[in-house]
Amino acid sequence: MEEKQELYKQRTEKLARIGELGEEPFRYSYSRTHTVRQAYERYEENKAGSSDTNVKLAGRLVALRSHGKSTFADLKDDSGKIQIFFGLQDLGQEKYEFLAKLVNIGDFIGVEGGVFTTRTNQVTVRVQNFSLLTKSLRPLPEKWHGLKDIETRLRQRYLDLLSNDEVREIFRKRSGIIKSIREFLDARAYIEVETPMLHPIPGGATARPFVTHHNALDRDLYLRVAPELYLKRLIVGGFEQVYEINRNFRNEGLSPRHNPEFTMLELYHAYVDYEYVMSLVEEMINHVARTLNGSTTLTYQGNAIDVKAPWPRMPFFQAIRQFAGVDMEPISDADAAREAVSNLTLDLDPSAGYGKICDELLKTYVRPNLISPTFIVDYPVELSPLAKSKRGNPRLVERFQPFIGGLEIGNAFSELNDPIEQRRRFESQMKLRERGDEEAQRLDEDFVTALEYGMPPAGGLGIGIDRLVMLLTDSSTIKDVVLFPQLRTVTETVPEE
RNA sequence: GGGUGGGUAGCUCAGGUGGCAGAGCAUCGGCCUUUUAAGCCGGUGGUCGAGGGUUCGAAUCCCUCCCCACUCACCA
Repeated sequence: MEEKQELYKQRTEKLARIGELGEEPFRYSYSRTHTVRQAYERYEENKAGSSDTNVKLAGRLVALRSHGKSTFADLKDDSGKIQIFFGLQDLGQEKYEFLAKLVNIGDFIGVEGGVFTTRTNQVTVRVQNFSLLTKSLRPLPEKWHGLKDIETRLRQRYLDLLSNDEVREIFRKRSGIIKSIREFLDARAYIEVETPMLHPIPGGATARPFVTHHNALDRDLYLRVAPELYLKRLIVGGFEQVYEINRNFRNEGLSPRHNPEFTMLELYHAYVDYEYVMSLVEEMINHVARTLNGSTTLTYQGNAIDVKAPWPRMPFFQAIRQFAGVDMEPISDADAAREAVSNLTLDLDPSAGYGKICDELLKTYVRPNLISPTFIVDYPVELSPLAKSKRGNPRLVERFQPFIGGLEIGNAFSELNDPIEQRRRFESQMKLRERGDEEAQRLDEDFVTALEYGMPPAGGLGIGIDRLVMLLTDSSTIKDVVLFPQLRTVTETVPEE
């Protein structure tokens, strides 16, 4: 089917001719001496001393401008793009013919030659010898407009990466962000750990899990929705500062801010509370922003933002009063809560309880307004079954969420370490489950047992890495910061019998 | 799942009052030894998202379906 395509046929014919000439169209290696960027740097250094700069470069041909007996081309590698010059005189008839007849845009080649500047002052490699490294059998996206079609960009991300430099830049930044987080944490004596992805009981977050099946054990397992309960077991086990940067899976809808698999930093630190963790988040985001941009200021979707510490702390109920105009604090049951929000535009599930209604208010009315970094602190206990009660107010928990640019980028609390209270919280979650709330958390007996052995006081933190990357790369959708985001699968249209 | 917009050559896009399916780039052939979106001349390339219907005739009108984007719902 594919083979019928004209361009593909032409390329495979060239492939055959290359073979007949005794050349290998898919080479094993090429020992380059410089990257493209290094070639430019080297040339600049040598210009003063006027010594020759000879280089061997490897990359993909992204443009060809042939003038008969001479040909200009652009060679692109991971570090940049450089013009190369092929002359009949330099290469000889046979080699030049090979270039003209058998090499295409899209092919990988290795070139060897001296660096010079053309009369239009363009730094160029004068090719003395070249090797075809990989023959490309399909045409590249158009050079000028690039690849625009979003569906192709996401389904064939490699094409997006090779034709849109700014896309590669985002993922380079993503790597830098994660690296700087590790640097920051490693420098503070945290150790990085790995905990299971396959959970017998999904826990640690209020979310619907993916289910899978283990054949040998003949039992269902769940892809983790959060590593939280395992990381806390490590705190029980005597580690005092641990973190994990890894994937979580939640069986929920897609949106500009949600991908079913997403990367989360989770961190636990013994003997500290959420106040300490707040400072840690401020410092960490400052460190990451500085490392990435050299500054704590950034622009997100047209808003100038400064992540410089300290960030304001705003109590949950105060935020709702301020942005939604209702006071939920004196209210404690679902009916009264529903009554209180009746004249707001809020779509509520009929089964929504008090906590859920408060959460909805936060998302709808508060979050979009939190552009400069803000901690919302002290959440209602109903929303947070794993957080420790607020000192002096048992209706609240010591929990905070950092918001920047209207994005919820994390979640943290003083960790609940009272096993008896933890069991009660799980039990009230189980009641929500029985009432049909599929996201309510399940009782993890083994986790409660661990707490019964004693978990030191601890602060815990989760940071949504994808959203942080969105913020730092000014991306409006999570699909722009995930290399291979989830898309609907293309279904083959089967003709009817 | 609902609403809106979209899917035409490998890529970027026109066409759309029903009447031979187009351009630029890519590709192939020819000319051309300093171009850089090189240029000039000539070709190839299409299930117009899929299927069905109306019609003498459908890319265009109607129905069903698929995929994408935005948005609402759901959720982190």
